[in-house]
Amino acid sequence: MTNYWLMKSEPHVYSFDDLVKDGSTHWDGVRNYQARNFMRDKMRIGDIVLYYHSNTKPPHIAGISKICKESYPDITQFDQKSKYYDPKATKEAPRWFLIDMEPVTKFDAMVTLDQLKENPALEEMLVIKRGQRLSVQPVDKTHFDEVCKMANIYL
DNA sequence: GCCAACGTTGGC
DNA sequence: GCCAACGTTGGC
Repeated sequence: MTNYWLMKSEPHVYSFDDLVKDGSTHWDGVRNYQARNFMRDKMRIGDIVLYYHSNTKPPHIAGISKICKESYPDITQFDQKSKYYDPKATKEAPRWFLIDMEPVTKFDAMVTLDQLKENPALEEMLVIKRGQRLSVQPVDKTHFDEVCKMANIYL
């Protein structure tokens, strides 16, 4: 069965348009255990992702992507030159994992964080909660459907 | 650029 | 295993 997720990216680092241009991407650089666990243990091929742009004005969901490769070690953890290098990780016991995703649909009009907050049906959605910093979050299907409705997208 | 809200680290 | 210090995230 399909799971639904929200994943954050800073658009000046890697935007939804970059993903469209590339066709698919390795979601490297996640260094939070909870986010890693979701990617490593829960994400399956075909899972659907709300692609969220953080640290931009206004913060918003830009489109939908999907998981096209299940978890495997993030090689940047072994690369001393990478800012994601982790000296405690070894190839025998990798610490960080990632997935690959590919674009599905770009929203014609972005769905902003303010719009999400204004929608009573999304009251319980994690991303609108204060202090919620997790960059990989599970999303209820009902919330996912509501966001699609707001974006006039019908998959 | 500020700073609240976290998550991680390391001394004890 | 506690918790202070530190680092990061991300909205504002």
